[in-house]
Amino acid sequence: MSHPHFSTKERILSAAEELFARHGFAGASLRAVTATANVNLAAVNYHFGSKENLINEVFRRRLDQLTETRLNALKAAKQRPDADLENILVAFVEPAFELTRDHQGGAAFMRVLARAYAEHDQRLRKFLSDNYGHVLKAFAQAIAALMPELDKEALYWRLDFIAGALTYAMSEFGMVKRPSGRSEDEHRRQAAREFVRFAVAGLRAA
Amino acid sequence: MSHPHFSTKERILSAAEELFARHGFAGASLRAVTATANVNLAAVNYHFGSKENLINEVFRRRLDQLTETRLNALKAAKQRPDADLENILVAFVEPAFELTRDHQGGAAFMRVLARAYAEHDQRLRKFLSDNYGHVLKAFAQAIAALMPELDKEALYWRLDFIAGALTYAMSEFGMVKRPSGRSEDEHRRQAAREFVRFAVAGLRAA
DNA sequence: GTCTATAAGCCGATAGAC
DNA sequence: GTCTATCGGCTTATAGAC
Repeated sequence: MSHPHFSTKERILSAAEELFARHGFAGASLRAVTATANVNLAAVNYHFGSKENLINEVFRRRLDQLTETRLNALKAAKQRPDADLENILVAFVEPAFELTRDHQGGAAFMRVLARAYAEHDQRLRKFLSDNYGHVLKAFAQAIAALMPELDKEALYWRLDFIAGALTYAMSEFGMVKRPSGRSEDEHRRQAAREFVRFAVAGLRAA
Repeated sequence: MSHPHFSTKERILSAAEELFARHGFAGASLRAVTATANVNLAAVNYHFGSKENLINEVFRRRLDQLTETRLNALKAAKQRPDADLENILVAFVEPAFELTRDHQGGAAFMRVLARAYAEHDQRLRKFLSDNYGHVLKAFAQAIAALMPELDKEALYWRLDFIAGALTYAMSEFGMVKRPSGRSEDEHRRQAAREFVRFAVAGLRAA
């Protein structure tokens, strides 16, 4: 074993995450995954049953934690007496940028998420909507409560645009070279700040 | 032949477009493509040489025309003495929405484009940037000229967000059910209008 | 839990007849 | 330009030894 601290299962998940990000779900074979993870080919079926289920578990591992962080941040933001749009958006956006900090696959996961977004595969979408749809709903409600004058249809258009912008921005993140002379952490903070400013302005469009 | 009006080459392109949109580049096999197009398997290699080149040609067929329409619209917008941000964005956005009008694959193509966006494949990106990079550059310059007070870095962030939002919005377009009692055309116009309003506000963020 | 070996089938690409 | 047939290689998944 080349990574004695991680179980076979975890190493398969990490290798799958990295390869799905790079080559897509269909483009990354289980053979490539198990070779990268330094485990036997049969291990993936033993631990996950099938490739489709492995894909689901790649999402579950990160989204469970991301979801919890986001909902906690949303709750905290709503409790502030002066809560505004920016607070709500920060609660949604910052945990995602934060995920790209650990150098153990968070950035790769964001690219996987962008792939899932582009995939219109019904089974994958059902899995994501069944398990994580309530998070988007909670944020949409919090934003709607702060913008009672905006009609529902316009709000949904704008939330859709914001979701698309964030997904693609996050998936590019870490792949484009940052301006030299700036730390990776400062670059990340800057990106989150720019994004929230952009999204707030878009939501408030005349 | 089931579509006597279209050449074998065109039918392969249309089938590939549809299947790439649905299953991705790796997920759609040449066998599936040729079966859908009702042509022989060997025809794809005869006409396109390889799968990779077929992918490129799927892009070329639509982007050559989209590019021309956009650049003409940009030129017309810039010539107006009262040209503003909205005019420029309309010149970029409307031709894309317009492409989803014909029921011959334009909407599918937009989903293919979203896939390409999510793919970070170097060869595909090089092909797109070599052949169509100048269009984005022309629009970026036109916008920059109208926003001299905005620093370059902030501008690039915002253009990136807008590109992501548009890509995603276009790829969802035609897949989500529109409000009943509204014509498809009206729905499309509404979407373009909402998008431009959102993007202009985002660009002008304080 | 991890391994080897293999089943059963799909893949892209091509050779060569018509 | 279109066809059949096929090559060599890859795929997911599993059976069964250890």
